[in-house]
Amino acid sequence: MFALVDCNCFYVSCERVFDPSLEGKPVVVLSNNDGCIVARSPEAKALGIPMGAPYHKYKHQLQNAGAIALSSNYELYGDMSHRVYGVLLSSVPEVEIYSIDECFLDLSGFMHLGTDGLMDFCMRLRQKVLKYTGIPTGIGIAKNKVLSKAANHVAKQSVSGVAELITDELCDRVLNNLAVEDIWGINKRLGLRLRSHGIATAAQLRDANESLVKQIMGIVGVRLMYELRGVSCLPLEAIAPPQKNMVCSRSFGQPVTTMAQMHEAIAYHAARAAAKLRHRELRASVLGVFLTTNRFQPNDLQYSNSISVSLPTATNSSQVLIRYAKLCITSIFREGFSYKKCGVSLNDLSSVDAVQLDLLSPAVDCHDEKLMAVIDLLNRRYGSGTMRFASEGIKQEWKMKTDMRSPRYTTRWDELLVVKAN
DNA sequence: TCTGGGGTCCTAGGACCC
DNA sequence: TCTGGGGTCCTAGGACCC
Repeated sequence: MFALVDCNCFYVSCERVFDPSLEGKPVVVLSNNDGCIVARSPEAKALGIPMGAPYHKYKHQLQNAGAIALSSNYELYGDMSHRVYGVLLSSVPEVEIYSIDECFLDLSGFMHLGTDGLMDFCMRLRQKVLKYTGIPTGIGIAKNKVLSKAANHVAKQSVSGVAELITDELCDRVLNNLAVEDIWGINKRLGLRLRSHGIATAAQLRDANESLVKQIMGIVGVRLMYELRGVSCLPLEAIAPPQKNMVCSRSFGQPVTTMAQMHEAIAYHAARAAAKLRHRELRASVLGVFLTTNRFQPNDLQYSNSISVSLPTATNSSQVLIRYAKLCITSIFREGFSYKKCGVSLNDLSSVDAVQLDLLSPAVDCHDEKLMAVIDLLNRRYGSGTMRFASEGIKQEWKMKTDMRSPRYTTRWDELLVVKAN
């Protein structure tokens, strides 16, 4: 038995914990560069603001409605996510953290409670999370992951915030009313293809012909179909599988046209990627870079390209990764374009304690490792960016703007919430 | 004017091996 | 004249998730 816990409009909820004046008002949280709307309060959803929409298209409508738009504050959201999962782990031993705001619980150890008992348990769990963190959640209970996602769908519309899809009759009723695009793993595109074959609801996919489903969606679709039938095909992954790839990229705050600026930006991303590798105790054996112009400006000259190289030895050294990233970007940079974005990707990641050395390549540079450790320590203690490489640039004019970000209340001493008492 | 960032998995096809 | 069968590995592209 599984439960899916999903934080309600998570980023907005995080903001509301520290600024209760946002309660009851339409609030949206924006993506990096204040580009897209990535979280909406129920009041904002009621205004008809779609998920993922470009902010500039709805800016006026939001302003007229007295809505509040905030830049994203990932440091705060990440920390709040940690706190929510801490509460859940204190009550349920097997938890799979699926994303920043969603996790699966393995409830197989609680079956003796019965359906009503499971509902009661989850309602109390929900109350506990709310009390300890201030974050409201919805919980869906069912026999497998796909059905618990569907149950969560129902939970969000219920008063209690908890719903189960355990009994067959209930399951049948809900799946008959669940559009095929609302199933976990089916997007608009696949939804359209399924609909063209007469499959429009979750119940119809559940009852569809297996070879037809395989033909349309491949093995992924067949697994989905079995999950809808109540068979569990997707196991709970309490231990996260090792990460395989990593990307660090950003749109520019203003267009980049010169090689010098591009070098700065790519060095910055490479350094960020390297620090992320070290934090996760990983090394990379392949480095890639990419750059692109603004595809939303069809009148501009368009160009995008990417390239990747195998590194002589797997590494997480900022110096080494910056050097290769700059070499790579030089080889694909073309004059005469207005660039919108660039980034670094690292592939073939491996754990730091399992690096295959090359007989003919230089050994891991211990001097470099000590230097990186000092840089990481300083940046952790005094804030990221305290110590960085000169090649990342000083002014960094290409950097994006985040003008509407709330304070990082829980992770920075100088941004702690101030409470004034009479 | 302004359109995110970071991931995963699967598949088909090509290159290559014996 | 007749031109196999059975593999593996890699990569690009497509699909999805939050």
